[in-house]
Amino acid sequence: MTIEACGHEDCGIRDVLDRLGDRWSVLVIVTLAQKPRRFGELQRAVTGISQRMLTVTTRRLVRDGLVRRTVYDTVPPQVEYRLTEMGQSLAVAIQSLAAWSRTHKDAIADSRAAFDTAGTREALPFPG
Amino acid sequence: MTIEACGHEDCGIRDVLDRLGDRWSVLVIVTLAQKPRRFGELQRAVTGISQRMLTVTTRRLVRDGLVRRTVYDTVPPQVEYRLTEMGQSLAVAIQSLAAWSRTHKDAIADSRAAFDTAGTREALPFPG
DNA sequence: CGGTATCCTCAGAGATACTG
DNA sequence: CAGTATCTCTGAGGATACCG
Repeated sequence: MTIEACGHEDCGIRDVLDRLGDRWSVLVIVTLAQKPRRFGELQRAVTGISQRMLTVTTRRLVRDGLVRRTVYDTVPPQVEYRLTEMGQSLAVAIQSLAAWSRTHKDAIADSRAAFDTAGTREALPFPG
Repeated sequence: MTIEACGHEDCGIRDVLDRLGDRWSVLVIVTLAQKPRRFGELQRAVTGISQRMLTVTTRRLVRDGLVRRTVYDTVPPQVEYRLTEMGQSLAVAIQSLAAWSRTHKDAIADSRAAFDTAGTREALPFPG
């Protein structure tokens, strides 16, 4: 079940999230938002991503029209990835979400700490 | 590897996405953004979610301080979920992303169609 | 350099049955 | 009604090795 079973008018949300939900797409997007990059460059910038996942992720983004892939027929081969205009507009939306995150980061951490230790015992289902 | 290996200054992004990345959190949030709901109500509203996943998802949201869970000691038992203020502010950010999605939905679909059929054959790695 | 191909693992999530 | 307890399975993603 992906989008079909959403049952929401707001369901357009799923379209974004199926894209943003995976581990790497957003990281690649914000990295490319800084400047266009070559494959290896991109892999170094997005720390921890495997070669395979970078290939998979970039291809998805290209397919969705968020990134443009340009091959320069040089030796050695050179491939440049850059955000399309649409990709850039998404990057903006993402940045605002990142801003939200930074703003509420601490509050979330505090909430979790509180949840995991004290008050929970009375307020929530699992006293164990 | 979750947040640690991000290597990004923008890494606050990961904090949001680990939350938004899963299949149901966002759907629950936007549903609760409409109005507070009881458990069963919520399950009917978020079509397709299993009882277990609703429990898991709501608990995560409560833990993060995005949702407040209120138990009314009635017969039969009654539990109300509602967004906290922080949850509401996140809902706003999400809505803007949803708006982006609706705006670019068609463009994405077109891009995919183009990618999956024609031009790709010359422009991209896998001619098969 | 920028990929592809293969194998493998393990968390996320569904189905089902039971409980205070 | 609002959960909890298992059991299972799928597929996203990691590791590794090879290719044009």
